[in-house]
Amino acid sequence: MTKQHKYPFGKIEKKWQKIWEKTGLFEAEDFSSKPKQYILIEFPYPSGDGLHVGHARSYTALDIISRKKRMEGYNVLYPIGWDAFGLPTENYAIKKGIHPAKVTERNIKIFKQQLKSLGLSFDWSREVNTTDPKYYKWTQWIFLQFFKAGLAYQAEMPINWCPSCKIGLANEEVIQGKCERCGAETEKRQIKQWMLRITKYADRLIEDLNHVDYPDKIKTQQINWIGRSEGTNLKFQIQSASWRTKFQISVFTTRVDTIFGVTAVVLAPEHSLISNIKYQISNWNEVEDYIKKAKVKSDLERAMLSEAPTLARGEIGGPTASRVGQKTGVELKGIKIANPLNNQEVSLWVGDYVVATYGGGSVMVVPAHDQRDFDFAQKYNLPIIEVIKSVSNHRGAERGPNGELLEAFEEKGVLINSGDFTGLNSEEAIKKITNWLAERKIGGLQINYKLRDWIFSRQHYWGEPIPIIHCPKCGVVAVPENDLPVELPYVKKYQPTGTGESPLAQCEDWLKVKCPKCGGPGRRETDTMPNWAGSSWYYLRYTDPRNKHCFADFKKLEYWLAPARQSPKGVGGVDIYNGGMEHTTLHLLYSRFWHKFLYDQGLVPFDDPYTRRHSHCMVLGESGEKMSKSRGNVVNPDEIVEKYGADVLRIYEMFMGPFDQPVIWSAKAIEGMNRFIIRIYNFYKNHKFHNEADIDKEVKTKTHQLIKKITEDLDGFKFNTAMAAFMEYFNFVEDEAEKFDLENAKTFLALIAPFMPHLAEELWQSLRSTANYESNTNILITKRKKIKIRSIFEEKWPAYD
RNA sequence: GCCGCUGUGGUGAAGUUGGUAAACACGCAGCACUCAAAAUGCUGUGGGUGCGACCCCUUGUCGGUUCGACUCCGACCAGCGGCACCA
Repeated sequence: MTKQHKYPFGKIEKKWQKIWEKTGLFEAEDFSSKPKQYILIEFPYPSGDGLHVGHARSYTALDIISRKKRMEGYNVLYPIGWDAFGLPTENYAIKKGIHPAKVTERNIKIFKQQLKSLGLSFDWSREVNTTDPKYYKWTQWIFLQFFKAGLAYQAEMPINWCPSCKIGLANEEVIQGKCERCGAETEKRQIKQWMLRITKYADRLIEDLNHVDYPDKIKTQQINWIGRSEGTNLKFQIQSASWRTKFQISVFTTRVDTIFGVTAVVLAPEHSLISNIKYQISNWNEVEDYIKKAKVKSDLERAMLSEAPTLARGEIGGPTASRVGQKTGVELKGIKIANPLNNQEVSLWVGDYVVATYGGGSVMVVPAHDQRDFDFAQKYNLPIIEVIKSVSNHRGAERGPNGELLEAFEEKGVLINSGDFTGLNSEEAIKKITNWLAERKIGGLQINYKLRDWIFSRQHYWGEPIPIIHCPKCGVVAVPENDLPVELPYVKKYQPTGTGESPLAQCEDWLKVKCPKCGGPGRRETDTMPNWAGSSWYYLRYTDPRNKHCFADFKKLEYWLAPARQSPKGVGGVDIYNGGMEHTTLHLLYSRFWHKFLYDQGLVPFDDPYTRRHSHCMVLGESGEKMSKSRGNVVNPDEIVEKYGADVLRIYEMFMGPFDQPVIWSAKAIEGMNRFIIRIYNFYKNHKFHNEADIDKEVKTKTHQLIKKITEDLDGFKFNTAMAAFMEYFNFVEDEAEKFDLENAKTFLALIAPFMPHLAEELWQSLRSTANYESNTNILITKRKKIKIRSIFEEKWPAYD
């Protein structure tokens, strides 16, 4: 019977964490001659809930990659910092009466201690914090570059307003049309906001996805979000029997080939033209009433109304009218407009199904060839004119007994009833009609995007102040760069004001400032930035976190963001970036935008920030539901570390399931990983390793198969199967213990080291007496004695034959 | 509605240039150790009949290609995620 050692994980783990830190083993070196590798996790928001096992999972995965890369001879940068501005902290501060800065400081302290207990090989010397004035000075500075380039501007924008809290809410704070805090239904309010012109980069944000290595899922999500669509814009002249104006209505369509089928034009309720022509509208009262109601309608209501009406089932092959919902509208009576192609008179309407911020907020209605238009026409008895015929082998639209359409025919085909254009196919017709319009200067090619400019203002306290001064004489003036940072004043009242303004508006001393241009009395901008600001460029700061003269030295950026050897098409950037899918159309898109802007300004050397993106998934509670305090199913990583040690937590989180799929926590399954680690520990403590390599071919073969498996699995982020391979191998080792020699024992430790760093380092060092060490590179000086350490992480990653 | 993903034992899951389905782990059952329990070790464990070798069935459903399909093709069903009146 072999002796059962107690596995003193607490002692071992603390010991090595301390030694690694003191020797600076994981600190990255600028301009090292080794090839660089920049590995990044999305820096955490230090919430009051503390670290989640989900954080631990993704950070461990990238830690494994980082440690392996170091063993492969790379100069690895694996940094950490804090994304600490934002609402959860502000809300907590208001609730508990503790200043957000204090809350943040405390939370960071807790997070830091938790992260350190996991044995993650972060380079702590490069720690950044978005709420540190030394950091947000540069967030503000970058904002000013946007401002100077004309990409930051102010505009009246509808925001979400909570009538109960009397506060403006960000979209993230509105859950299904209701206020996140009090549950009241939100309304829209027009407020002057700072905007960033992300739409200017829409094409490049799509185009450049071709050069980066992101999962297709992320690429398509970004492409769909940006929503590029090519079409034609054209103008309808307003006319009526008694009166003619210079007003025109611009509409956007992707199907200008159906132009001869237009029977109405519908404007969004917010369309500015309506009030301009109100004296010509004979039913103005009715129209005004409709517009008012539409404005009060919350997003929730609009969404509800657009839900498909439930149809009686069983009508197989019947018209699929369930695609569209109820549409309402009011005709602007007394106004007639003309189809520019044939001067046919059509009616003008207002309807809240028309999106105000897209395509000019107006739509031409072609009932025969668009299902939404068909529904609208049916409801209000608009004429339906067919102008597209399906080509022979296509099935046409469903028809009633008299040949009337029962649904729209949306496919392309051949034009009929279309004047000179009759007989053309849709593709040709689109080109020719667009040209025809362009020649007469009443239309032309147009590209539209679903992407809107980024609303960059928040009326909250806990964010970076926008570095702008309002002067009655000079208007909007940038804070001079020498005066940065504009520090967030330490105020007592950071509660919302109730007026819709930021709490900073109450801060009289801070507000009053001389205009930098004329020296007259000015007033500071009181809006702060959204919490996406600081995270849009933090990966740049890690390359040079203490720089006082610029956000990062260009040479350092060049070194750390250089195209790595395996990077596709020589694109530079962070080599591996891991994060959540939920940031695909927010953080990930925002930071790509900022980076491209900085590239255009000549401030960064490459035009996309991340070469390769990986995404993790959620760690769910035992019930398969999301972990939450209210469900009481939250697993605290501290408890796991205390009970089993960090290495057990690490390998369990890797073994749970595929890295990019959601996984369910199991308190039972973790026991298996605990057994595995104890088995390894005991085996190495008890076994007499002989030093006769190659004595057994079978073990050697298995070892090399294992090296290959682990190396390849790590390249493919397949941590779960790597873990299975370790266990399979070790089961064999235990069965054939006498054949397991020193050489193979060392190789096994090297392979498990990235996964179980503390255990591997401990066992490695205890094998030292039998191993031949060359030079010792790190010298740790303690009070008692000098310890010469050559860490297992300075060993070479095994190569397979 | 559109886009994307997923579907394999009691559970988490392996396995895809098409070649012994269920590796690895959890759980469960039996045995050993123990006065007993825990821990540990050994054995078994997809389903069905059987003491047993064996035999039959099995990767959401139906069909196709193939000597051979979890894997490829088509249709459908269910679940998850994102977008959603974008003209």
